[in-house]
Amino acid sequence: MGKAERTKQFIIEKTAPIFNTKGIAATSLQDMTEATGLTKGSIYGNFKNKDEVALEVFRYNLKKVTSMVSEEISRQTTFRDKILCYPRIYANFGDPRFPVGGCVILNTAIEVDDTLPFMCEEVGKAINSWKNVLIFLINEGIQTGEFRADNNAEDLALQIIATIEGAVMLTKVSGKLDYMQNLMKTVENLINSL
Amino acid sequence: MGKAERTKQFIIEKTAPIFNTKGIAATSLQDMTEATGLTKGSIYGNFKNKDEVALEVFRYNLKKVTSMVSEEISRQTTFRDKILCYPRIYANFGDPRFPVGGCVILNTAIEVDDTLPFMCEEVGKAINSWKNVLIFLINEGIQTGEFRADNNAEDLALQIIATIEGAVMLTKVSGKLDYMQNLMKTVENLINSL
DNA sequence: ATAAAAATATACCAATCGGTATATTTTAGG
DNA sequence: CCTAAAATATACCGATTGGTATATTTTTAT
Repeated sequence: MGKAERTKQFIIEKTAPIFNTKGIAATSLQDMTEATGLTKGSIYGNFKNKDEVALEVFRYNLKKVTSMVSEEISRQTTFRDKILCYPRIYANFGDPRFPVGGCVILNTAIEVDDTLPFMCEEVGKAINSWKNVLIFLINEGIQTGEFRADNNAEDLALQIIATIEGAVMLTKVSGKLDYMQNLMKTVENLINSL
Repeated sequence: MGKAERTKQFIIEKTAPIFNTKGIAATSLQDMTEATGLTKGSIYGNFKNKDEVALEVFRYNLKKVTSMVSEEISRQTTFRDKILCYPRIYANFGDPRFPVGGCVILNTAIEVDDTLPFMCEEVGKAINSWKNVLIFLINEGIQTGEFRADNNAEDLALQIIATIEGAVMLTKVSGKLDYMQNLMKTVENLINSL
C-alpha cells in the first residue's frame, strides 16, 4: 500500500464519524481538514471532490457494520440463530464497533433520496444486498426443514429491515434505549416463529 | 388575521416542501426567497432566523399528515378499523395530501438527532404523541372486548410506528412502491390479529 | 546520494452562506 | 385623505463554502 493509498484510507477513517453524524452536505472541508490534520490541497490530491470522499466513507462505514454482522453470523450453526444475530446485534446499539452517528444506511438514505442520485443508488444496492442475505438465510432454513415452507422470505426480510431501521430512528431521536430493546424482542419473536 | 400573520403563513407554506426534501441545513435563504418571491429582509421581519422557520415548517408539515389521519380515524367506528387507517393511508404514499419530500418525522429525526437539540425535542414530542394515540386506541379496543386483553399496547404501537417509518425509508430510496404495499399488508395483518 | 515523481502545503478564487441596518413602501385607523 | 405604524425591500456585512493553481516538501527508485 503506497503512501497515497494510506493517506486516502486515513482521510476516510478520520472523516467517517463526521459524515455519519452531520451528514454529507453539512460536513465541510474545514471539518475534514480539522479531523485529519491535513490541508485542503492534500485532500483534493487524493479525492476529486467532497462527494467522492462521502461515497468512500459510506462504503467504509457500511463495511464496518456488515463485516461485524457476517462475522457473528458465521459463528452460528442453525439458520434461525444466524438470523437472530440481527436483533441481538442491534439491541446493543451502543456497541463501539458500530459506526458513530447511527445507522449508515438510514442516515444516508434520508439525506440523499431526493437530492443525490448517485448516493441514492449506492444505498439502494446496500439495502438490496442486506435483503438478499436475509432471503437466502430464510430460504436455506426452509430447505433444511428448520422453518415452515409457507414463509414468504422477501416479505419477512423487508419486515426485519424496516423494523430495525424504524427502531434506530425512534431510539436515536427519543434517547430511549428500551425502545430498541422492545423492538428487537419483537423481531426476535418473529424469527422464532418462522 | 393581519398582514404579518398571512405573510408568515405564506412563507411557511411555500418553503415547507423545500425543507422536507432538502433538509433544514441544505435549505438556503436563497431557496426561501425564490420560493416565496420575498426578500431576506421580509422573511427576517417575520421570523427571527432560519431555525424558527424550520420549526414552524415542521409543525405545519406534521399537522398536514396528522390531521389527514385523524380525520380518517374519526370516520371509523370500530377501534380495529381506526388503527387500520395507518397502514391504509401509508400504502397510498403517493397521495398528494402527503407533504412533499417523504415522512416529516423521519426526515427531521435523522437530520437533527445529533445536531439540533431543540428540533430533536420537537420530533420526540411528535413521536410520543403518535405513540400515545396508538396506545389509546389499542387499550380502548381491549376495554370494549374488541381486542384480546393480553396485547401490550406500547410494544404494538412501537412496532407499528417503526415498521411504517422503515417502510417509508425503504420505499423512497429504492423507488419500489410495492415495498410499501407489502409492509403495510404486514402491519394490517398485525392489527387484524390483535 | 540524487533526480524524478509523487504527495502535500500555501495562498488564493468567486460564490454563497446567514444575518442586519436602514430606507422605502404598504397597510390600517381616525 | 392623511398620518403613524407596520411590513417589505435594498444594500450591505463578515464568514464560510467548495474548489484550484502553484509552490514546496517528501517519497521512491536508481
